[in-house]
Amino acid sequence: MGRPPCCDKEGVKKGPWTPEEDIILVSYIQEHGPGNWRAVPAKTGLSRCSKSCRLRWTNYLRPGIKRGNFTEQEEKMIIHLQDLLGNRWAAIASYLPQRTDNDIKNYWNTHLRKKLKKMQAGGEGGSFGEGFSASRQIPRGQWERRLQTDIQMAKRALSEALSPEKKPSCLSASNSNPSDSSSSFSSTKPTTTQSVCYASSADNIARMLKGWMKNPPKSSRTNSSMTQNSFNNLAGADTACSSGAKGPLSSAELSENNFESLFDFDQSLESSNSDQFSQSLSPEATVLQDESKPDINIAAEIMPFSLLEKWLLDEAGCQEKLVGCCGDAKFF
DNA sequence: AAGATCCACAACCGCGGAAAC
DNA sequence: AGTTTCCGCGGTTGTGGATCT
Repeated sequence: MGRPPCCDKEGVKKGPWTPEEDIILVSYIQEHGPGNWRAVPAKTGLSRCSKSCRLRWTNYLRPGIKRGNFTEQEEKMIIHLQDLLGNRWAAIASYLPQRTDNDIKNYWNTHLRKKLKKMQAGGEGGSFGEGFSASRQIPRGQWERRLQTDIQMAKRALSEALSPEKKPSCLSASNSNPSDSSSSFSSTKPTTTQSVCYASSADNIARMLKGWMKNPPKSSRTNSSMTQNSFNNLAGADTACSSGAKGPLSSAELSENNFESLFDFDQSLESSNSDQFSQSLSPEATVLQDESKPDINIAAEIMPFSLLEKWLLDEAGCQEKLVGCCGDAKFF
């Protein structure tokens, strides 16, 4: 009955990931795309649980991830979204495409919660003030707000899906702060295939290897950090690739091309980094780009792109609204 | 300088819904 | 239709580095 058994728990490695493991995992995903995590340990030979592989990929190895140094704008957005949605980190993360839910959750737990507490205790007056603390006092159940938010989002999505084509150029509204790449999106249509991302992973590996050779790992933890830093740069590669004029490549092409040029990665890609990237995607689009399974291409063939785009960009509309309200002095 | 404590973050765990058989 | 597993999510823990005493 049912599916074949999950990965046997014996002999499953735990703890920090090594660069070698990262490379193996990224190579595999580069070739096969994310998804079917159950098969990953078996096919890669990694002694890791499928869950662990997925987590590693989604939180650190996935293209387009920005880590550390949350900007004030991001902070505000997180606080506002947390206020609105509660601890639904995945939902919050979807509005901050370069951030992972885990990252946001950690940041909330370690920084923002204290910050807000402090502000509330100290009579506020901070940069993100009254709106949040006030709404926190509202006895209305959180579920109710969630529900309302969800309903609104669904409504918006539906109406936009049914309305004539809408350009998401509005998203640039959030670009007021050039340094804040994470909160900006652009009008580039999210029709880029996810294979671009996998290609970027190869670039990432290259970068990682470069760093690795320069700085031989000392401990698993530093390994891990180094790896993450290296992979963080992927955003740049990803951006450069995805926003480039190149058409979609097959994953085979990509793996060939990119692994060939593994050691030729140009630092300069980094500079073109997150601006372009962030300009190009709605949260959902990003999620799709980053995480989508290989079938997305097939889906795109089956479904008219306009429909897909609309669906992908629905959230962008919300984002615009959100950013607008986040930028509002009332909240901040 | 050494030990204690705090902090940040990566990773694990358990749960619930969805999907496969 | 019922059972089993997968997948994704949120909460929690463990660990190493930084700071304090």
